[in-house]
Formats: sequence, C-alpha cells, structure tokens
Amino acid sequence: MALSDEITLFIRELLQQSDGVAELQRSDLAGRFHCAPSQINYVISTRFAPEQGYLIESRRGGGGYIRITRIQASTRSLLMHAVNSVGQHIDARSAAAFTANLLHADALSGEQASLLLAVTSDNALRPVPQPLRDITRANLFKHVLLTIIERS
Amino acid sequence: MALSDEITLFIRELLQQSDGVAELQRSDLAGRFHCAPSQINYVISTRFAPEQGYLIESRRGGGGYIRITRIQASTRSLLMHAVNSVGQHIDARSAAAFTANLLHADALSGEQASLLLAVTSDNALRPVPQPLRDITRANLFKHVLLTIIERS
DNA sequence: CGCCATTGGTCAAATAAAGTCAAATTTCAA
DNA sequence: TTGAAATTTGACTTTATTTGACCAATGGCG
Repeated sequence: MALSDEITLFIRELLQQSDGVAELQRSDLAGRFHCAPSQINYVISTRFAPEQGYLIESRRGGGGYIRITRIQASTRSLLMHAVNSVGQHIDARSAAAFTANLLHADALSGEQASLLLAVTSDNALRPVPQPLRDITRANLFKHVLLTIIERS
Repeated sequence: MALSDEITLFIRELLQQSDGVAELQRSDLAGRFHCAPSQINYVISTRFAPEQGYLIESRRGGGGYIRITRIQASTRSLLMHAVNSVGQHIDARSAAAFTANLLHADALSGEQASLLLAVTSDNALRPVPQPLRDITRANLFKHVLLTIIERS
C-alpha cells in the first residue's frame, strides 16, 4: 500500500475517534511516517479536499496545526428534505421541532437555528391572522433554508 | 496549544469575570506563564487590538498596569439603532437598504445579511396582503436583529 | 528639584510551524 | 512496453510565536 494511503487511513482513524475533527501537526505526522512534511499536504489536498466534504484549517508558526473537519455530506440534503417536507402551512411548534432536529443533526449552526426560530415564532408573526399566519410561516421557513443551502 | 493561546484564554476569562474589563500587571502575567514580559504585549496586540473591539490603556512605573476593555458598543449599537429606526411598517426596498448598510458597516456577516434579505423579501411574504405585509416585515426585521444582538 | 527603582513599550532576531512548487520516481492501464 | 497519472521528495517561501536587549514613563524619596 502506498504511503499516501497509509496516511489517509491514519487520518480517517483520527476522524472516527474524534467524531469528525482531526487536529494534527504536520511535522509530527511526517515524522511518524518518515516522509517529507509536504507529503501531508499532498494527502490532504488529494484525499481531504473541500469537494470531498472536508474543511481544512491551519495555522503556521509556534503551536501550529492542521485541522480537518468532516462536514456532514448530508447537510445539504437534510436541509433540502426539510424544505420539501413542509407543506403550504406550518404552526410554530412544528417549525421549532424541525429546527431543533436540523440543529441536532448539525445541519444548522446555533445562530442559524436561533434566527430560524425567531423568524417562525408566533411573536414575530403576530400581525398576521390565522390561517394566513401558518402559510406565511411555511413560506419564511423555506426561504431561510433555501438561502442557507444556496450559500453552503 | 501555543503559549500565546493560553494567555489569550486567561485574559478572556478575566474579561468574562469582570464584565468586560481586565486589569493586569505585565510582569506578573509573564511570571505566571514563565515567559518574557513582551510576550504579553504580543498577545495583546494580536488578540486584543482595537480593530478587534478592545480598548487598551496602560501605565508605567510603580503600581503600573495594563487595562483591557471590551467595547462591543459599535456593532451592538449599530444593530440597536437599526431596530429603533424601523417603525411599525417597512417596505422591501427600505429593509434591503438597511441590511446593505449594516453589512457594509460590518455589523452583519454575509450570511446574516443574506438571511435577513430572504426573510424581508416580498417573495417570502407573498401570502400576506398589504398593508399587513409591511407591518409583518418590520416585525420580522426587528426580531432577526434582536436575535443577532442577543447572541453577540 | 533631581535621582532611581519600578514598570510598561518597542523592535528585531531567533525559532517554529505550515505552504508551494516543480523535479524525480513509481505505478498502472492500454 | 510505454506514457500518463499518481506519489514522493526537497528546496524555498510565508507566517506566527518567542525571546531578549534596550528605551520611556511614573512615582517615591532624599
């Protein structure tokens, strides 16, 4: 097996153990596998690229690191699914439940969830009488999710 | 974790506990972390700079100190101001203008602005007839901004 | 008033990582 | 077998951190 593949396996293992985030030191890893440090960059750019569903962050200098985060490949589809599951109208309680589920599945950030909750609250939609209110709420819910999908 | 980061954490903690103001003695801190005193200056200038929303004051000589004050006034007050400027109703164009201004002033992130635009669009509020629509829009606009303020 | 001990400030050098890129090498499929 | 693609390596670049030597302000004391 090629060295690149071994390193890939190793990083996968780290990701498994740490629930989707692996933080490593490049020279450390290079030492462990007796290879050039840039080999690590090669592995990352060929196996853990963004288009493969990973987020890469790093810092140089003392205490530097490379952090690889697996981004829920299904985030997009979870959001899509939510959009499609909501019909013409939805009440506040159901919208909140949807939101909580998406947050729990990491398909929404804490802030995104908060904003979605705010927008679909009865408080925010107080001026609109029923049954128009639930129709508007469904509309807003979908619009927000679609905006998030669009930007992801 | 790098020493700079640990010191940063420590200062953050102080800021938390003292509600936004931390007063410290440079050599003291340096002693606590076994580092050169100038390390403290480094941390302050890279992590607590004015452009990051902090005010730094200091005094040399006997009883000298360095005081770090968090100033969240700008973003927060910009958003507050926007909330207070919007009346009972607002049309889509005005809401978009407000949003663009806040984005430009860095009081909103790109995503926050996108979501705000989506929520206040005529498209999202299509089910609601005028003049109720503009009233609802104002309500939503404020709710979203207040949610952002609350979380900041 | 003028010294001087006590602080904090500045800056540049040394050190510690990570990034880039292209040449050299290996692997693999036609 | 051979040529393209993948891998491996290393020289050079960029960025971040750490340290230390030297400078500047402040307050107390004689």
